[in-house]
Amino acid sequence: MVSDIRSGLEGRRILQARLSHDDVLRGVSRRALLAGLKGARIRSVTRRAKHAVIETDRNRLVVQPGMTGNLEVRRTELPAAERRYAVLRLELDNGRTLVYQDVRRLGTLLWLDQAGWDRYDQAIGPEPLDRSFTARALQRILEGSRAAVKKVLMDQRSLAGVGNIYAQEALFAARIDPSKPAREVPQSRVAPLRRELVRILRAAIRAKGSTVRDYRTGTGESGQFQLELLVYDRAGEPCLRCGTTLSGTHAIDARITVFCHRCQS
DNA sequence: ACGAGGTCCTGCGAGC
DNA sequence: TGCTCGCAGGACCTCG
Repeated sequence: MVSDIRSGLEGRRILQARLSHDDVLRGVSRRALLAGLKGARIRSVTRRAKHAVIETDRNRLVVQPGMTGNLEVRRTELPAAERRYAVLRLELDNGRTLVYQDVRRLGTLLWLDQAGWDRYDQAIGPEPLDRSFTARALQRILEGSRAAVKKVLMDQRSLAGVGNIYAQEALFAARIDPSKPAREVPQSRVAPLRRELVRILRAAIRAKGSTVRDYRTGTGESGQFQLELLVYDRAGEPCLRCGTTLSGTHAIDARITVFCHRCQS
């Protein structure tokens, strides 16, 4: 998402900002956000964890899209059917518009000054795609917790950017039981887990993410990685490795977890 | 330190 | 057909 919009945004000035729902804002008022955005120049657009970070010559706009949010640089008006889902619209000085759409509005928008951003950034764990994310680094994360390994992988404070889908896929690929306490994951499985996490996240980014449900009709592109998911949303279907019926449980953090009780231990 | 459970919001599928 | 109901999702919260 970020790589798609970066070139259309960097260096642009925001002429006008419109917000149609206040309930996505965290820690900033509508008035302050809109006043800050209007007239700001976009310096850079980057990704941190699951968030798009739009740095301006004033504050940073941090977009947490959740599962249903989407950022798009458009040269035309939104189709009428999608207009009601547009949460934030930024008119740029080249005639284009940055649109943040979010059907369910579980996504959030933050407007952070330097100190706020530093605090925010420091509270998030390391990026799995950084060089520094070694098997040893993962080992340290896992051995610090008795919670289920899947929960630890999804906890943004321990590791950045891994959500329900990719945690399940990586644990399946590395043959680890998602409910196993993190500190009990055998050392011999840590390097494979790191490798699979990195492989899956890279592949997902390359495929432009996983479009699991498309809430809107007539949208442009959706991600393609859902075609490569081996366990997610496949409870009751055969394991693609051994044929055993995949199990589905809500027992971990009240989130659906699908795994193969035969392959993953 | 941990699990359990609730909250936000809305589309959708199931059931009547 | 038309209704209600429960569920899904990520981050964050409280409670025990």
